Amino acid sequence: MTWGKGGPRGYHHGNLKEALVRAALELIAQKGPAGFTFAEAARWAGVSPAAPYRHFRDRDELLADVARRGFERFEAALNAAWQDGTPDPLAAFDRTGKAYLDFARNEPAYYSAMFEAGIAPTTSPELAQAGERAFAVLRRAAEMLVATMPQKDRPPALMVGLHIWALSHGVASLFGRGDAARRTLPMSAEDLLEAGVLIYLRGLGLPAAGAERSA
Amino acid sequence: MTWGKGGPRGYHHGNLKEALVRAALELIAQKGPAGFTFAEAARWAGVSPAAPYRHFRDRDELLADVARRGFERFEAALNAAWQDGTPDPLAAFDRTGKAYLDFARNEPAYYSAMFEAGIAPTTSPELAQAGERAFAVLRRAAEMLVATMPQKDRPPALMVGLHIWALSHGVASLFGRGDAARRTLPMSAEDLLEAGVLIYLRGLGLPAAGAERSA
DNA sequence: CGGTCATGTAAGGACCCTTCACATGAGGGT
DNA sequence: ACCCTCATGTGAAGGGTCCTTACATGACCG
Repeated sequence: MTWGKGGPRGYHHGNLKEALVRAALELIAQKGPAGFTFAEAARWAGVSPAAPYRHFRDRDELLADVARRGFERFEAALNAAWQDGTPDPLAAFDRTGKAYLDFARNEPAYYSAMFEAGIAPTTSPELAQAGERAFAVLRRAAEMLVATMPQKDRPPALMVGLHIWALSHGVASLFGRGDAARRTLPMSAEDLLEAGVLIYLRGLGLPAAGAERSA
Repeated sequence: MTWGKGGPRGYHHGNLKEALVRAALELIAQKGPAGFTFAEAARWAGVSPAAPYRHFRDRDELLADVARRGFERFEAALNAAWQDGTPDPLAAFDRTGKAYLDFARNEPAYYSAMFEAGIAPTTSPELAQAGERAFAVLRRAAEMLVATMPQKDRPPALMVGLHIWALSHGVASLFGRGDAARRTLPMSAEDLLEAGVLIYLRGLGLPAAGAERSA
């Protein structure tokens, strides 16, 4: 039986693993991935400092689990935005870029654990797989987008996916979050990313990507 | 008088501040920005744990100083690559993108301190200024590049600079370093970034950006 | 009802950060 | 040339946090 977040705290707490993950997210959100300790997560969950060791070998394994869950949510968010490329791949691509930023902004703790915590993808196979699956959404989107182009001009879909990922991550990482690391901008991060993606797609030769600009 | 790295260690060490910065860089390179302590830097420099307090108020101030120096070197590296846009802005832009990646790869400790250490730019005015100056190189490059376009089609140079910065940072951050955080790629990070920049510039309408795809 | 094992606890050792009083020697003023 | 001053480094100690090893509890199963 799994309890909800307000469940009764049994002698054995019942669902300490979940509580630890939530504690880690809370602490990462407050103080960044560096300023979070195993013992403090235990304290936040109301158990002794040694209890977490029954569920995670060490701090890194907890972080890796948080990152894995983050990638799973991330994949779901991107998929929900992509919606199989409907109504058309270009509009869906635009939505997906926004979803990327939304995730970075609304789930900064997950995002930090995924990309900024210094966790090697090789920490656990599950983590690597989750990351692969999240990127696979972008890759499939790029494939469908590229398929709308004349065959002789098609760029490699993998490369397109990587470019979009890099641009999205760069914008999110440099300008996306509202916290201290943010730099002042004359435009919103969303608009910046959308404009960048459109310019990039126009550079690929997508006819619909910049129609309003080509006088 | 300033000693080189192998200088004689006087009773007062002579240039402890520099030694601490080098120690910080070494430790960051080895264990990431998180796994580095004030006391360990002192040990690495061969002094007592209290000595660093004569030069830096706390650990964050040391990190901020490392980041500031990193931004200064970064600015110099970008400027050296840009070379006032010679022989033509497009080729110079390409060089600058490569210089960005080279810096991230060859100076991972500086890069970590600058972008991944969680140091707020507001920690010190000098840090913020150094960051501004580094970006100013990209901004000026974008301005010169944009100036080669027909006036009615010119995009905002600031936006272009931000796009290039975001793309470069994204590539460097996700695929740039050879360490554990790297993901396997079918192409080098340099080629990925170069291709992305060219596609982007072509999307801006730069006439020369499409044809040349040479190594 | 009793055994076994997962789960949580308690105490101990280690490290780190920071601060104090004190030691050292480089450099300036005379 | 000499002494004084002050920046720089030392040593030790307090306070705190963290990580880990030996022990206790009770949930589940035959």
